[in-house]
Amino acid sequence: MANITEIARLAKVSRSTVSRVLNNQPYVTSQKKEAVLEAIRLLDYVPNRNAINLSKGKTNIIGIMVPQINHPFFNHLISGMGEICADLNLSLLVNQTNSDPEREKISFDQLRYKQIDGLVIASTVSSATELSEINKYGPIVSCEWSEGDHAQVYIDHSNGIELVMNHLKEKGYQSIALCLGNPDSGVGKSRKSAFDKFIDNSNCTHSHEWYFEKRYSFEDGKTVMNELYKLSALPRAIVVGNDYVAAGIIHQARLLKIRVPEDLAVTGFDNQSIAEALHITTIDQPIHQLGIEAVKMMDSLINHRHKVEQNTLSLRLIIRQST
Amino acid sequence: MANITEIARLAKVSRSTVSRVLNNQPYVTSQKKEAVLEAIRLLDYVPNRNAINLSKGKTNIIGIMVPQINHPFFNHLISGMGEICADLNLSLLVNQTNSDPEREKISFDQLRYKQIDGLVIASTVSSATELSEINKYGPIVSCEWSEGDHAQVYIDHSNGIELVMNHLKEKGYQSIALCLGNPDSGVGKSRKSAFDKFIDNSNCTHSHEWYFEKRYSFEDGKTVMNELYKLSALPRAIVVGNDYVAAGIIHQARLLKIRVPEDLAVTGFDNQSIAEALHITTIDQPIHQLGIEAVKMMDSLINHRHKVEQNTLSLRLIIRQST
DNA sequence: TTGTACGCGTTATCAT
DNA sequence: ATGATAACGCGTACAA
Repeated sequence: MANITEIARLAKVSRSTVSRVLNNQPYVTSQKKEAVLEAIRLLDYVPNRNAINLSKGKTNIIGIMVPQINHPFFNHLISGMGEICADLNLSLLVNQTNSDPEREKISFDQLRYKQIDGLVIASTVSSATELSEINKYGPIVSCEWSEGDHAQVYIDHSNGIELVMNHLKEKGYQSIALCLGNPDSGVGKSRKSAFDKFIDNSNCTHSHEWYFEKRYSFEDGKTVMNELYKLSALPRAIVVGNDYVAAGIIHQARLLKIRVPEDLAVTGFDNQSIAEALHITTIDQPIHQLGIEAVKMMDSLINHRHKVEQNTLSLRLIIRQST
Repeated sequence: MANITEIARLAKVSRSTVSRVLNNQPYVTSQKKEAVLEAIRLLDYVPNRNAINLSKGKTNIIGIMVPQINHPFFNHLISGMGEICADLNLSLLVNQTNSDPEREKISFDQLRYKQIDGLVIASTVSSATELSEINKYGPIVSCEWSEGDHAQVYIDHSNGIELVMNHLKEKGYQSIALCLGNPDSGVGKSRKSAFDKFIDNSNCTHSHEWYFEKRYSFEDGKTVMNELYKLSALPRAIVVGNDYVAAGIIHQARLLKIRVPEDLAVTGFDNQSIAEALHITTIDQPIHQLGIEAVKMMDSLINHRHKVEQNTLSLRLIIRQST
């Protein structure tokens, strides 16, 4: 198709002048400017991004690396990034890795090959050493805590337990059970320790019979409720690390004629749509905001407005009818 | 950083030879090849994608335009596309438009500016005329039915009702109720007409009292069940256009001591996670497959292996315990 | 098998 | 204010 040279020829000016018009630069008479614009219209000219990218050494594209696109967390994250990217005139190159190191390498290479100006990492299986190696080629922002000297913005997970516990305490629930997923994950550990710490520092009570772990599904929730039901002493509330498990507990409680929240208060985690459907008090992660902050930080890094930095976001308690 | 020229100098060969090594082309002695590879290692050379793109007139990036990233349908679609893209060595540039024409223009321009080799459209507010205008600049594949001469691959919606109705009939449910969302939408209309057609052509019965519309939420489902309960005659089954509404119906049925499916069979739509959690028979859209087919078609168009074509995908019935 | 020379389309520098 | 010319980094006919 038509390029800048043909425009110049038709408008009887130099390519430099065409470029100036294209980039709204000063020092071009309105007369010539008109001629150029006319030629552009006549030849149906469109600029070639690849040439611009090569010449400027910049693409205005940032990469985002996620294990799965089809997952509520990463989904919200990318969506938030998409919004702010539109505002900042950036494009988003998405790479779904399935946590495969080979697939992660694709994003790293895109950064090295200058196909993207920066890389946002939602979650990675690569080591901190590898990351700092890649970081030499271009800016990296991680959305989960990790070792290394790259920029980071992440959610303060221990904060979530504190929010629900305080809420339950204020509501007057004195005896509290806990139900978690994987107790060995980073999130699981920080939740457990935050719970223990709260119990120690309050007049609320807990019992080892009231602790459940490795519970992930709606079915698991029904089982938990049945197990609780068999105990001699029931807690007044149960803190659950997952909305689906919480939903299962509530479902089964209803069948057992246990009123929620009068007999047993239940809290979930993550504010999934099922929590809204069943009116479950839960914790909302500011994932959308996380995406926005990550892109803002990336934009700063690309344009050297700030040094590498770190940022944490707080969680949000959503009070519904289950407490 | 190091470029091809420096490699050539260090390896004492021409830039062409370096390029040949880089692209695994024949006609280069293993001796010189080694020298080049050594130089590449020494100078920590990485190729520059923008230069390659400019030279080849191709980026190996395809664009995907969606109204929202954070939406189960588009979410699955992008995920499916991501998988096949990795296999085909393509990258995915995602544009979240919020159904704003201005934001849609971004994708169109990316195609015109040769920033992407092709554009997949999940859903658009632009007219068929606009699309065929853009289609001149590069291949377009639409994932929803639309006028125009561009390639299309989409899901056969009327097929969904047929699948559940046949299933209910085979199971022996003779009297069937219907509960839809927006009756004026394209999907709503095709579902209603498919339902009516089935009733006419079978020995199943229906009554106007058993028809509900504009029901979207879990709460709405509970209301529907209460309304059904007041009727003199109850249907043996109810076909519902949304999993959350179906979940609400089942929830309320349990409270009213109506057994599911013994007294009332319930089917949902879309195979959301709540349908799995509550064991609801539902219809699964092959969205993942839709994404894969769209990218395959795009790949064919880019490499001129096929002419512009059209393709429809069938839905899938998932039988669970609610029928 | 290897090297030369030019093209890809644009921006940036430096004269004038 | 305008224009020639050199980058940007790589691919590729064509010649040798």
